[in-house]
Amino acid sequence: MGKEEGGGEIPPKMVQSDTADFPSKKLARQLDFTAGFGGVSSGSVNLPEHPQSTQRIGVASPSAAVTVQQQQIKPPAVVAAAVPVVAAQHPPLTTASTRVVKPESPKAKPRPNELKDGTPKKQKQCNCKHSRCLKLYCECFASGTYCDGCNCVNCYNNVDNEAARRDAIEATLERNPNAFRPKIASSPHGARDSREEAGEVLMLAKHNKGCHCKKSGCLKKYCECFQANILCSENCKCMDCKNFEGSEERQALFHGDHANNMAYIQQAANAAITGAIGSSGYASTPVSKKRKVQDLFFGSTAKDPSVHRLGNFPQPHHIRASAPASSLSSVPASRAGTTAVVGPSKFTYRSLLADIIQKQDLKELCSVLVVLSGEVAKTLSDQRILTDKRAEDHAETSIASSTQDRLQNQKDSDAEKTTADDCSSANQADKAGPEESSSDGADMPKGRPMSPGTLALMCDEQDTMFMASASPNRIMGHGCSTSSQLPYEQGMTEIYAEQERIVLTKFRDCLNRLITFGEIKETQCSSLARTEIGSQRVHPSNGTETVRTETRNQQGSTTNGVAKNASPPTVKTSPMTASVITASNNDLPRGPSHPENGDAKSKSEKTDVKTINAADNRPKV
DNA sequence: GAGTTTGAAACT
DNA sequence: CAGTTTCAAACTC
Repeated sequence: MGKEEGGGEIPPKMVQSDTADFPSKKLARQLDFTAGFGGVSSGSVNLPEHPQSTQRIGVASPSAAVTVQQQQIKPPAVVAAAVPVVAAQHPPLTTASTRVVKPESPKAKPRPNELKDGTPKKQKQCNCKHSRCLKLYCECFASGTYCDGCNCVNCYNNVDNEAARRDAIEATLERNPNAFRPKIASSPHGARDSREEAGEVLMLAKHNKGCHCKKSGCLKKYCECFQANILCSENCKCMDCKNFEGSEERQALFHGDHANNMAYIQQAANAAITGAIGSSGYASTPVSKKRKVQDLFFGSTAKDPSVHRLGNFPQPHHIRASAPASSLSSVPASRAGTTAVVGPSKFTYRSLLADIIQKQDLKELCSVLVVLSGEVAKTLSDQRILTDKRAEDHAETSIASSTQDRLQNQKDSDAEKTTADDCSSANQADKAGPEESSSDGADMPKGRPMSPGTLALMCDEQDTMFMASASPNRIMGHGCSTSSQLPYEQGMTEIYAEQERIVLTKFRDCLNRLITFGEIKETQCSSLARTEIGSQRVHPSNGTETVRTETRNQQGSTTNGVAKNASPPTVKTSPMTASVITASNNDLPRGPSHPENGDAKSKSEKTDVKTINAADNRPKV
């Protein structure tokens, strides 16, 4: 094909259709950036003129340097109108909601048109020389924007050449009706958690066409997926892909304090691509080269996935072999279903916790917590009964006791008795008859036995009410007596608070345990990678995480110690329930048996929640 | 900043 | 549809 050399030269085809330089015939087809992408199609998005909007087609930002404005813009939001607009209507009516900005890597080093923090200050500038900015090579054109302040040569992507531009658009659409649509389809799951961050995000969006990278490992901006900060998907046809969830190479790019250092990222990427590292994207260059040489020598190249992948990236394979699929895996089903060694880029990767968390575990956890709550309440009630009776007896037999004391003791005693009875009956509500539930609450189911779960929920809500208002006259304990008295309420409050404290504590322990297992697994995989590589790199993030793990791990096992020996996936009892069960057996009765919770006595739910949050101050689980 | 690499787009 | 060429961005030095 004739080369479209610049300098105003117009390629044969163009000249042809250009007769009048891009005749504006049959311009019925309009740019539609969204149709077919889960969105509301619009029909018509005019080419945005000079978008200075910060909206991007890309997805969630991976780095802290990325502003919220750079966050993904969902295709449906890009366009509004459903009526096709003829290209002749250009210049486009650009509104804030219809602007489409070229995708740009959030982590790209600041360009002249960007602020230091990555916030786009202005539209990206192209440097086209031979395409006249009328082909998709041109980012401006591809994104549907006019060139403005670009460094392009012989640019036709401007108002002055509207006709030519229109024709080019039409030609492009002729070739590919989706040419101007966003390449990144957002996930049906919608919004992501704000806590998601670089390298740890479950990239739910995916490239519609997928990339076809061969040499970049999909860890460089050559890769459209990587550039858009999304994971490669089943749509991709890339080779030796390392841009998938759980990829240590990928994680290496984003973890650590260097996550925002582009040079660092690239160095890590290079190391990863050459196959020298696992999560050790920080391996020295010599190592990388050495590995590369070895690969070549042994014929294990990127084109031999069965060899390269197995040797170079044990994690997915390892994980996969160790556990069945989990519904909690974030891997797209289509991709997840692919075997690790099947085809290029079709590596299956799963969450580190995929093997740990099972549905039944959650159910079991809930059940255990409920039972635990009940036992706590019962235990406390019994203790109170004994204590109060003793006090009462003592008071009655004490000649020296004053009248006031006696009265007070009597009062307390009655209240506690009531409390105890109440709780007992409540805890056995499913056994007791409905007649015991003389609730005055409209939302209290009358005449129906309540499940432990219901009771637990009610307890929780009532506690909330308790905390919210100091009103002395309202809390029905487990749907029992309506004639509450202050001492009674206090007693109940204490019991409820204790219940919550213990339940929350156990739940926290559970989460911590879960985290620990995840970290153990991560460490395990890293160890495998390191062993294979022979590298003794110290993962910057691992170091800190290990410390955290040891702090959290109240069972006494440290990450380092377990990493090589323990096999989390083979644990019979789920870490979640095991934690609770153990806890319930050990420190059920009462007390600040947990070091981290020693000061949590009778504190409110809010306090406990804070404690949990503080203890679990980490980016992800 | 020049040269190289890369992969999408364009083309055959 | 596969292979090749063109192109501009990304990257390296």
